[in-house]
Amino acid sequence: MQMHFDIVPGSPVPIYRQIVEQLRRQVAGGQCQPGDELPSVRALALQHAINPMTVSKAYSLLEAEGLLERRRGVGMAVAATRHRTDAPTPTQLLRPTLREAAQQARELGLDASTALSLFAQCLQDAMPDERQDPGSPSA
Amino acid sequence: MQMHFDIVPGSPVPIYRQIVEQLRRQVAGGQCQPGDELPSVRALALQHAINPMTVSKAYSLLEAEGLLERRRGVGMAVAATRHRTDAPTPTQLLRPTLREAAQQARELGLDASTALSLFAQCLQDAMPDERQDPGSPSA
Amino acid sequence: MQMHFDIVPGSPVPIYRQIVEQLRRQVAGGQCQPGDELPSVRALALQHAINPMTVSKAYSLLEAEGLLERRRGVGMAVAATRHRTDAPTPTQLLRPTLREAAQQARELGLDASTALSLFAQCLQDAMPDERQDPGSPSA
Amino acid sequence: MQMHFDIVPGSPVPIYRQIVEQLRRQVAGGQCQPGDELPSVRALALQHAINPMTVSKAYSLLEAEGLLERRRGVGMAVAATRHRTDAPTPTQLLRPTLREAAQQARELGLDASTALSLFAQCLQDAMPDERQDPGSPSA
DNA sequence: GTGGTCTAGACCACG
DNA sequence: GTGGTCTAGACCACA
Repeated sequence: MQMHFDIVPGSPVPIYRQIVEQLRRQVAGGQCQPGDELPSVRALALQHAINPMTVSKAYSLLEAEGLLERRRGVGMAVAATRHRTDAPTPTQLLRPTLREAAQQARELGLDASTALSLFAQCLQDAMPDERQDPGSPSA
Repeated sequence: MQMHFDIVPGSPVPIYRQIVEQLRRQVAGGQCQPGDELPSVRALALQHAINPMTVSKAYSLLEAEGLLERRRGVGMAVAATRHRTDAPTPTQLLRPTLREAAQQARELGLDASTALSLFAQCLQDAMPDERQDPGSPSA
Repeated sequence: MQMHFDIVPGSPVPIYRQIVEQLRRQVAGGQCQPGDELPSVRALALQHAINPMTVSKAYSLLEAEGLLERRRGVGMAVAATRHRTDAPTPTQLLRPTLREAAQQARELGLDASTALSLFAQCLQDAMPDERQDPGSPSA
Repeated sequence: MQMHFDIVPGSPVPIYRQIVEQLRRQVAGGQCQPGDELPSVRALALQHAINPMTVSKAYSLLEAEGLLERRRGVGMAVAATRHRTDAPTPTQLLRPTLREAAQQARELGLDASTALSLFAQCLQDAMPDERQDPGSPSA
């Protein structure tokens, strides 16, 4: 599968962190399988018109985390699962964001049902082609 | 109503921004009415053991935004709505966070129903006492 | 074009505000084009012998206003017009000052023609080299 | 003649200063004659819903300046001219404001004729009933 | 009492 | 290199 990253240069979240977190999620969700190769630092940098050092920093963090492994002369690839002792599940990764959203909803005086239906809209927008595919395990 | 702020000193989001965003939401949600007076810079700084300038920075930004107005010699108060060009609704303020969450859910390979039920849990945790009176949950 | 600021340290108008207002006017007047880079915080602070935080405060306000945008690792630049909700015209920015002056003239019992000729003098003093090329008066 | 003040509580210029400067101008322009009595501190404060201390501060400054004199048991009145050695003329008082406006016009890239016609508009708005009354001497 | 401004200096995050 | 954040402390302006 071809690795893909959504990079938003103007975002408040730093670029290297966008890369790190997106890859974490894709691995946790099974979109990336062990052995999948990543685009080279230079290629990714060129593609998104960002600094190669930024890409390199992201890759290094992911390698230190055990999610990526460096293959001499070839590039980076998704590491085998055994290298990662603590593989977070998709729900573990999503929960902090949702907790923050729930807290905001409370401060905004919204009730739960309003917030839920708003989230349902956003989910539809984000997954236009989803049917009832239970492809990934919900921990 | 007595103004209240949840300050998390170690958070990645800067303190002054926590204040700014919480007050934005409280105003949008109607928890703060125009004319409500805010705690003084010094009081809020003492209460949370932070530097007065940090509080002052938050207040100044909110004043520049038109959400607060300075009453010289008295303090700051929530500004009348007419001073604000665009009064965002609670829904408008929550949507970006939920969109981000939906995007993450997609990257994690979670389906919509899983994400929704996870969010429902978070909402219950955030609003422990909500029943059919969403107006003023007494802490 | 090289960005330039006239800073008067002893003025009743605070330094950070001098920067903010001058840049607002230069942008409104087209002296600054979108994409133009600003002097770095440290450089401007050194040049005028003021504290970097003072410059930073001005830049931050202008960014919050949508007039400037941060380019991480590079510096600040004049933002594209679309980032600004309302781009005030030079006339709109000058009118409040002139209204104030007219009000003062009235209180002083001066008639319109006297006030106008006085203003004409001031304009000549302020624009010594203006002829029929209002576009780029070379200093 | 009945003394009148335009007080704008939300203005950036402090209230006491609004009073001081308006009276300076009215005296310089001859709108106030020596002997004219001022409203009492309490009356002015009540009328504009401001703090009596603010009015008092303004009156004290004007007394120190020699523009007002305190009449025991009666109140303040415009002082005789002989108490003021340096009576500024109307044009002297207006020029700083116009110089500032001219400077702003330059920064805005406006040419002199545009600025002048804009000022002419403002003058008309400020003096709706003026004909060709040369009542006050232009120094 | 209120907030505002500025300074000096430290430390961090980003590219 | 860039800007951001926070602190500590001083001094001022306003009501």
